[in-house]
Amino acid sequence: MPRAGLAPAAVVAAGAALADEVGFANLSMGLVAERVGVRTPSLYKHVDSLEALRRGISIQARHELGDTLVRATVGRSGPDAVRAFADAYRRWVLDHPGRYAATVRAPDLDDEEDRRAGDEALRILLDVLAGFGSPGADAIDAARALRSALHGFASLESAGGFGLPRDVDRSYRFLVETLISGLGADRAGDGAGEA
Amino acid sequence: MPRAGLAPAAVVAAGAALADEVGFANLSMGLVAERVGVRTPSLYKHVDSLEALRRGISIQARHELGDTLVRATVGRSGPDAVRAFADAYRRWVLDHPGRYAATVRAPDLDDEEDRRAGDEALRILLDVLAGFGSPGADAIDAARALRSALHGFASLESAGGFGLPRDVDRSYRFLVETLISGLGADRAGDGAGEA
DNA sequence: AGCTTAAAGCTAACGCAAATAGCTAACCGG
DNA sequence: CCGGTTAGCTATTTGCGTTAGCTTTAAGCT
Repeated sequence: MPRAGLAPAAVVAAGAALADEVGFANLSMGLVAERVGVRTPSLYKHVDSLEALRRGISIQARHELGDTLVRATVGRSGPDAVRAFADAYRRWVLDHPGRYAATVRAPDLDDEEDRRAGDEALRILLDVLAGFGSPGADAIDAARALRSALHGFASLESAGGFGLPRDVDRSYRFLVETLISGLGADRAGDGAGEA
Repeated sequence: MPRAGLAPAAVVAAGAALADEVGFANLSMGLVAERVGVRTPSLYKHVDSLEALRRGISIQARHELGDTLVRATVGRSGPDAVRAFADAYRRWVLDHPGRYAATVRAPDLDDEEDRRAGDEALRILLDVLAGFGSPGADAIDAARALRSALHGFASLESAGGFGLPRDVDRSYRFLVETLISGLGADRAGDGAGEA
């Protein structure tokens, strides 16, 4: 029997591709094995378990998303950077639904690499928002607001949550502009800003 | 052997309670059976399958969330209604993480009841936003924006996605006020408003 | 080249959860 | 009191994750 010449990274990559096709939750060792041309138990020579494979996909996906976001926003600033960030974010999620589902899993706090991959997108976001004029607003709050909104929209859209025929692109643009407008406004004294 | 006096609704209710404890994804027929004091195969006299049980939990949870939101917002309007809606939403999600995960599943488009339960929250949201002065903004866009933001925040928080020690309540208030402020602003000509 | 050895692949088998089959006993209408 | 319906049971099947243990490949050393 000829060897497949497999490596852990190849298994993770195949798993990520498969997750985009069948859904992250439907990933199974059998499917991955078939995809890489090997019998199921052979996979255990490269990954410890299905759980470990999922974690590997999650970490890889977060890096890919991070790279995409950096590339999309480099050289831009202010509202323009936010728009570019938002567009790249949504595009990537739609193109990689399985990988995206993987990124959402709560990082294992005991796993250094896992935690760092999770912080990556947040750091990029803070850079994008740096110098964005929102008086009295903490940068962390702004980053969380933007991340929540984009994540919420993307995950609802990806899950088919928008039933109505209203144009979804348009709704997304509305969301992004609403946030940009809201982040730019001075709302001193509303109880969330200041101090 | 004495009978347990079970009914489909009781099984679904037990499943929902269990989902909040162990997570919607970790729900199993065995756990539910143990909870209601019956052997696993007996459950199939009341629900067709695990998948059907999940759907039942999902529908019930959506109704519960809808009721909660209606009760929280009745008698209020404008920004005040939005705040009440947002607070009730987050509170419910934190109190019922398993049920909330169930509500996020994409409704089965072939199932009338499932689809209607999914529309319920949206209708409430449209009522809350009715008459909210956002010139040039389509109500559907505004509803999607708010829903995305709240869902995104709640699901990230519920999944433990906010690693940093920054106060989460504060970030939530910031998000809600940002949206209210953004929705109230006139942004004619930004490409998303103005029909 | 030939020998040794780590590891990549295989088949076989186990454990667990979902689901089905078929039996038994409890309640409900007469 | 009696017959039918049905909730519950045990036993069994199927499918997937995982482990055990064997075989063969390929790489490294002399």
